[in-house]
Amino acid sequence: MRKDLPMDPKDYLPHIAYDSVIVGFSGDELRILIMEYHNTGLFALPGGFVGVNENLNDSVRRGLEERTGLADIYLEQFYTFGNAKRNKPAPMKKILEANGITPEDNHWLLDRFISVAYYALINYKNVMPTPDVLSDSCTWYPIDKLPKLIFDHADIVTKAIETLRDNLDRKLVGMNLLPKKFTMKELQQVYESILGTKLRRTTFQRKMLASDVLVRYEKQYSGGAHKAPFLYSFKKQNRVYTKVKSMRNGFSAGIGHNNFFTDSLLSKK
Amino acid sequence: MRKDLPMDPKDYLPHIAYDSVIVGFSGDELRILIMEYHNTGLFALPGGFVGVNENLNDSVRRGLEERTGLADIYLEQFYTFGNAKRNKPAPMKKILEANGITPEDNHWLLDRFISVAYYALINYKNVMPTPDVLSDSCTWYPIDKLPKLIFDHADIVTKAIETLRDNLDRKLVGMNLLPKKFTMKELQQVYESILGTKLRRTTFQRKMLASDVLVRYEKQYSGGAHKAPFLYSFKKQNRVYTKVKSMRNGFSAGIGHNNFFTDSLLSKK
DNA sequence: TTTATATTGTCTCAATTTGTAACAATAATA
DNA sequence: TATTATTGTTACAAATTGAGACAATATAAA
Repeated sequence: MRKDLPMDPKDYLPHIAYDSVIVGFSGDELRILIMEYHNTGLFALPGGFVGVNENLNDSVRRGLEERTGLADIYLEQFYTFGNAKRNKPAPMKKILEANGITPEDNHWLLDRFISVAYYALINYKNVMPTPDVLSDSCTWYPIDKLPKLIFDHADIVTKAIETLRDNLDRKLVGMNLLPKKFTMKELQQVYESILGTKLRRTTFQRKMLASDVLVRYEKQYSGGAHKAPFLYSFKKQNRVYTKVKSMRNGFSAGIGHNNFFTDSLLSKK
Repeated sequence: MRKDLPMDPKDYLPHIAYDSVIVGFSGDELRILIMEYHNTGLFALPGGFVGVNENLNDSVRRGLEERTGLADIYLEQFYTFGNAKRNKPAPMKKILEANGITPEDNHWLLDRFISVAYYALINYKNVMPTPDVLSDSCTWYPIDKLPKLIFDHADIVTKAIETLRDNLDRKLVGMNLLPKKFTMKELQQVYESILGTKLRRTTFQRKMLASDVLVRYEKQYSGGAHKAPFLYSFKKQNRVYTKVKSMRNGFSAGIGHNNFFTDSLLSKK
């Protein structure tokens, strides 16, 4: 939804939308940004439309910046949802009517839409979500306590988390969910939140340090009644938007214990 | 492109297309199906459009069946290409004119298109590609010897192979590129073709057998001047279209040697 | 028929990585 | 000053992988 309501159908590609699953880490759990449209009781992922002359990825980046005020966010396209019946006209009609628009039955926003879905990773603390003109609120919800969402948005969230988990070791997940400097425990909590399981502390630390992607700083005096942890940051070579080739040498994505690691088969002959 | 040329714009969603990277394994290398449009010298991936009431995935499956004659093909959506300038009107105009259509400048096929890209894995030997009415030929090309392709189709192929490589251990790659029964060597060749490297024979065999996804059959007398290899097939539990959950316990996707395997960190406490 | 050859399947053992627990260091609290 | 929780590191056993050796054997060559 753009702010220049009502939108002119000539400005946007028909039948094409995007939705974004904006993921933040609150210190102990993953949260997702959900919009509530006013006077409707309807909850949805923040989404939008593609300008007629706008690159798809640019339109998503623009929409994200409008909603969160943040630029340079880590964004990843993960799936395009294209079922013919995925969006129903009724909820959209309700949203438009709640905003003083009485759409005719052939209004372009009531048509079928294909939605390209993205997930975004951001440092929760840096963001002050502000609802746009269509929305009452723009709120962080823990992933296991989401309200009922319109259309197939619940499926979109599920697939986003699944993809995030699959990509955990290959993409810049921790880097984008945490502040610049963080403790090893915080990094481990990010991994545990995404995987949904506990990890072994000593092995996690050992392998993270061995993977050579972290820089260690002076200790942090956290105020806890115990030894102070070091602070770490990711090495600069791992840039935002860049798929980490170098991490491919240090990470892998499987879950299990009987592992078939293709990497260990590389012949040296 | 459908066979019912000329296509009625009312039958399809405007601005939305799909393209498919159809991958086959010829015994020693990967090949991709490329169409040549007659009287144009233009080469392209087989693609098509989405019916107004058709699910996106169904339209791709329909198009694939029309081109290869095969149903129940393993299909995976991997990216949606949405740059505003990704398709140029000139080549499309040339294709239409070569088929006796003189499109006006506002013809819907000359508009901007977003393309949802899929890769398909098929057993090369089972397929008899047949060109449709628009095309002169429909030919398997080795991935390193592709002709110059229209639009951004070369990028689409590159991204398809990249995705295939990333998914190698998590998806049903070997199962869908090989015949029902195959030798361990053939399976290894599939892996090597996709990864673009050689793998160690003994370790490959050891881990494949340990992974418990194969069934072994009687030996194959292949005609070679050496010991006959066993034949194998994949266990039935691994169904087409199903992401192999069980393989997650046996496979992982990294490449390298200093591996950070999240799976090995799962806490038992 | 016998020998040679290439490939296959398995095994061995060293090298490396991981699982598990122990332990010292230490910042705040009692 | 003693206590407590957490952190960083180490040690050693267990498991996995790297690298090569070797026997088995289906065909070709002699």
